[in-house]
Amino acid sequence: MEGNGGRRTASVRTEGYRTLAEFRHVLRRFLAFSEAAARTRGLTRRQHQAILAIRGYAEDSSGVTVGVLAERLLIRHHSAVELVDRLVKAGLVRRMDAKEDRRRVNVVLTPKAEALLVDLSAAHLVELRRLRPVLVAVLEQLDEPEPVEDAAKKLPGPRVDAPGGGD
Amino acid sequence: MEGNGGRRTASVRTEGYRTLAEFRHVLRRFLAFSEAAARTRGLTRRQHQAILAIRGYAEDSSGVTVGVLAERLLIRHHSAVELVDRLVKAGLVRRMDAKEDRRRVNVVLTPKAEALLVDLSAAHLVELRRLRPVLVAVLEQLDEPEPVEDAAKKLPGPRVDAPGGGD
DNA sequence: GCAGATATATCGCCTCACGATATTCCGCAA
DNA sequence: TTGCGGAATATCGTGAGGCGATATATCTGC
Repeated sequence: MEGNGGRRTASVRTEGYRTLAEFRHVLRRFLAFSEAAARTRGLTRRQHQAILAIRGYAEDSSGVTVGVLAERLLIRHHSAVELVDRLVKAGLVRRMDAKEDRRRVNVVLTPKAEALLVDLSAAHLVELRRLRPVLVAVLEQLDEPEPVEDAAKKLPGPRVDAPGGGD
Repeated sequence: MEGNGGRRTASVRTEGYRTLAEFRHVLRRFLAFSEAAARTRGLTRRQHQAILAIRGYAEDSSGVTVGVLAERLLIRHHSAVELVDRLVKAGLVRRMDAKEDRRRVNVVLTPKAEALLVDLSAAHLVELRRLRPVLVAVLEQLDEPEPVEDAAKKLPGPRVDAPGGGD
């Protein structure tokens, strides 16, 4: 696709690789932070994402169905089932049979999950604000593929990098 | 931390959850796209990330060591070893003993990986440019936690959403 | 040559996702 | 009422991918 005729592809390659690699690196930094933040509180990254999605998208306090959760997390419904299994085992959610349609199961947060989420969200908001300028800088390189100064290294503030070792 | 004294935390919560959930959702959209793009070409998301990192950070054509790869991917070195194992089995990289230090192993891309990377990078650059305004919009909500219009739904262009089913 | 550091590899375990399949329940038709 | 298709949830087996603990080989300093 994109038959732009010329030999331009070759030059795009080298710069584009760098930009893409940098972008992925910044993403991994955020995900590593998130992983570490979750682990120090006794849950996995996926479990955190799940309770965040439930809290962020539940209309009232009746929670969301397994299907809706799968939809928001962009995973298959049976993958969501297994995730909910682990969440229940971790004491983070309860299954509540919906009365209007007994095929459905509403997943609701426990007080424990609510409390953890307050803590985790505050930490994530701080980290996101910290990471934002770096992220924006990398995204801007998509237009001008100029040589990169490894923007990910110019982060202000304290490092919160450790992937899994921080436990 | 952030002892702002008041009962402000409660209001930050509801808006912040939404913003965080939206941000994660956009990230997952990108990762789902990446996953699908990789899978249609016969490799996993991690394998793609790995060869991108190798290509993006190798000084010359001698590749990078397992340790450097682990560092860039923010994983443990022995996790990188296993990743390289799978990459070798998939015919994407070769192991090359470094002559100056025989503990080290240089991981170099095969022509197959190079070719796949050209294709994948082009697709990812397009997708990233498409996703950028949404990402920037969500990041801006970090300052003004105003009600969100579900910015992720205002994407221009064609949807390339399907996680694993789009094969 | 030996001790400690460094780089890679191996082992067992866990999370997480998938496809294929099963089960239960709803809605609708005959 | 019964019967059938579709929807929602659950179960099973498999594989990627990550970790900690540990092993092995190699380099470096003494």
